[in-house]
Amino acid sequence: MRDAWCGRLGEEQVGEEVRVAGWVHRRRDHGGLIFIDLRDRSGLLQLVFHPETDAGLFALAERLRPEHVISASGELVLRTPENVNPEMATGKVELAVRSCDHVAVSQTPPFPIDEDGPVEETTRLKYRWLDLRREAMAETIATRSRIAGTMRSVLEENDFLEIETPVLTRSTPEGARDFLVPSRMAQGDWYALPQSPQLFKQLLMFAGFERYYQIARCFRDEDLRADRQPEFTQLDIEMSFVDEDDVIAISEAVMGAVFEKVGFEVAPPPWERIPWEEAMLRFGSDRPDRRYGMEIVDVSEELAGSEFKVFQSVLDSGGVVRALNAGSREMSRSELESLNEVVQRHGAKAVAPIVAGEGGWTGNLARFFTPEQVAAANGALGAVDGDLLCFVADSESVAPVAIGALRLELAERFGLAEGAPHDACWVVDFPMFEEDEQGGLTALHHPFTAPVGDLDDPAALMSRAYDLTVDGVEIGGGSIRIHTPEVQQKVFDVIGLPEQEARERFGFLLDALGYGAPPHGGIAFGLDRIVALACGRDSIRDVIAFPKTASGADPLTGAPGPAEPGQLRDLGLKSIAPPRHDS
RNA sequence: GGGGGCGUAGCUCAGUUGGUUAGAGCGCCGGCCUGUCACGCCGGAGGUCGCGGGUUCGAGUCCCGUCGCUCCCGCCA
Repeated sequence: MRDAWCGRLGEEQVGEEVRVAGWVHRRRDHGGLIFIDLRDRSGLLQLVFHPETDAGLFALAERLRPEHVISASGELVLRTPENVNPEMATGKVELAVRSCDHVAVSQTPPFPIDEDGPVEETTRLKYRWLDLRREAMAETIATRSRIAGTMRSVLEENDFLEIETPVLTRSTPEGARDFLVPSRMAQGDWYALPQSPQLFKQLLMFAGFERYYQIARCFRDEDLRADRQPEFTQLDIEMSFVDEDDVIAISEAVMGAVFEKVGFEVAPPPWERIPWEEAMLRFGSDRPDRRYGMEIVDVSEELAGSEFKVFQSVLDSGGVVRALNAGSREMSRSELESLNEVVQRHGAKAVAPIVAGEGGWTGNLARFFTPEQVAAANGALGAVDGDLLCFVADSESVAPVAIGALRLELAERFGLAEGAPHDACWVVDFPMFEEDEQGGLTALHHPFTAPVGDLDDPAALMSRAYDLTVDGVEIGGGSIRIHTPEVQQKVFDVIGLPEQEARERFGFLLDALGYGAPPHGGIAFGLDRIVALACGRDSIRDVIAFPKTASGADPLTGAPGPAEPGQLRDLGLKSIAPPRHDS
């Protein structure tokens, strides 16, 4: 069929007889001369059909249309200097076609394949095999493979073993809803698809493999987002006889190599480690985007005792006032008001904007503050004449997140991240638990994370967890795990898991911990997010070959779809909901 | 579960205050063209304005419902 890649031909092969195969990318028919840009995975090559070569051959060329498949042979010739196309990798040469097989015809594609312009996403997904032919998509899929390959080679070099874990398993709750699969042989019972291989990789440590990794598919039946799919891929790693520094070191080796491989320019590791509390204060997020400043400052003390009742009542009830300096920015009244929506999404009431002026603040809130308060707050914010200051007053849980969202919004509007160098950092020193709505405690990471501190004062416990964040995107997270049954049982107690249920669901883990479990820890990286970051894509759908829409559907296959009545019968199931689709 | 945005030709989009026959670019089809590379020139076809209902003399435009896509909150590493 072929003996050469289109995109790899050049001056070196001039004079050779070559055969190429691929898709008709573009056709330029001059009546007496036809040019075809032929595309294969490697790129494009210009084919020339001369009428004097062969009348039948020329007639064939006239019938070619975009996306037809051909296999063509001829002599690779040098183009004359005035005909060189410098925009094209193979622009110095072309194939003078002597024979050509018309291998397959194509219907007119529903959208252009030869350009990367915008197309309705449903249409792209319905014709995904065509969408994937487009250059930008083909590149991200290739980049994905190179990233996964780099991960594997670094880990193999470091004595890790790739071990597969089950996809049909038992519910291992990390909090998310499970996908369930009915059992035919044990009717009434269900498998769950894994949210992560967490428990299996711990068991592999107990089994003595010491260094494990897996590029694993994970499943979570929750609502989707641009960066969340119902099935997604993790690079899962676990190690024995390690502490935080060991896991972070291998993580930096892997990710450093990945970024270098794909030309994602981030400072080489080691990467800075920021305590969680500091990240929440300065950036209002546990995944700080540090590519720009505009950091958040607590001004509760500076503004305490003011005449501004809104702030004072928040402070009196134990809340905080957080502020950021947006710099010298002109914003209209409606622009400022639109900022309220941003913080309201996160439960805060409003943004209080103030402009720092010569000798005081301006705006209708300025009169509530004494010159001493103004000076103190200006000092904390580094404010100079003309700076726009934004304040958010609320409870200690709401205010940081709300102003953190405001910071991201302002950075987006002002384009602060554009052209800034990429940034990687670790977030460490997480609290072990957080309060849930019922006033109980739930694990911030998961209940297998090793706690630090006094087990009898759970609310004050910290955890041995660490997250890796790049440009404000959390790309990985892990922890040192619990390796004694006593501590594990204690953590189950704290999160209110009744002993019997703990026994039932995690009895095997508690048992296994009693047979000589090594200290161990690990990390999981979100492959989809890493590829998206490396390719500059906003959505992980663009780096997954066959993703789902936001409602969890696949327009190509029609999944999810109905089951045959016989299938349900075999499983001992009855459908209560009427089918949404015809079978 | 909640909120915002979108849905008009194969694709990307325009469509005024509710008013005659719903437009453009690209693509597609036909013709011409021997050095183009987003080839060019001439001509042509192509529409259930997502779907259903309502208001109105009259609806792409207004109202109600519904479906789909998308972003966000909740949820979720």
